[in-house]
Amino acid sequence: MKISKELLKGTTGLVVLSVISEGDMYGYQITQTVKARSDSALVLNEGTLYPILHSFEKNGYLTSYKDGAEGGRERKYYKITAAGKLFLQTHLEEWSYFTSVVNKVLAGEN
Amino acid sequence: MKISKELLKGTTGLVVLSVISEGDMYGYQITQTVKARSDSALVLNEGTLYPILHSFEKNGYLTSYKDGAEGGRERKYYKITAAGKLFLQTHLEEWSYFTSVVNKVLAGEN
DNA sequence: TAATAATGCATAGATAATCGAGGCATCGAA
DNA sequence: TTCGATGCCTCGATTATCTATGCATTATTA
Repeated sequence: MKISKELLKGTTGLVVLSVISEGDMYGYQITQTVKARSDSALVLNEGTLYPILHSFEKNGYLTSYKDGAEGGRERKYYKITAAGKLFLQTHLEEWSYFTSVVNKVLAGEN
Repeated sequence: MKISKELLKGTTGLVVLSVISEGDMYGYQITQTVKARSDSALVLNEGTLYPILHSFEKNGYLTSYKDGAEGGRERKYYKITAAGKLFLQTHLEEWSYFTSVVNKVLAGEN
């Protein structure tokens, strides 16, 4: 199923931080991981992903280091920080609450 | 709980059309209904709501009519059309699919 | 071996949803 | 009579994302 662009807004940072929290990852790897896990429903544009990574690093949620996988080409890995984990935790709860509230409104409940 | 602005993006039109689908409503009533149902977590700014109503009417998802409730002041009521119901149905499914996919990625499942 | 696709990082301008602030009017209550 | 709630609307600013582009390396394949 194709998901409209508007719906994607706001969750990108959450998704990015979440997959990095499971293990250090580099940009391209993040796009592939998200795509695979979502059956290609979620596609991270590079023009969206890289600015997010840079801003997260600037804000102290991520750190980065270069590494060339066994003589392979060099990649830029991102690692989540303690502040990043806290940020992630908070926003996971927010996402959960948000969806429950929207579903409540959509269901017509009071 | 306070919900960040980014998370709100994209669901506003869905929420608006959904509450109108339950019965004709006017703008101010929509904001109050959504606020009440969400325990004040979702607040529709007027600067967001009215342009959405106008664009939905322009696109044929809504029609409007003026009515003054028993001698009271005049209000502008919106009514969902057949096209609007179809649009709503499609986007409800999209919302459901979107949340399930995001949750799948956040859960680290493959 | 030459072309092409995939990998990999990055930026810049355009698009569009939402926000914040304001304008204006009516109505009921203090 | 003043003030808060109701009621509709618009405009400029903000910002997340997109599209397009640039550039380099590696693997495939024709």
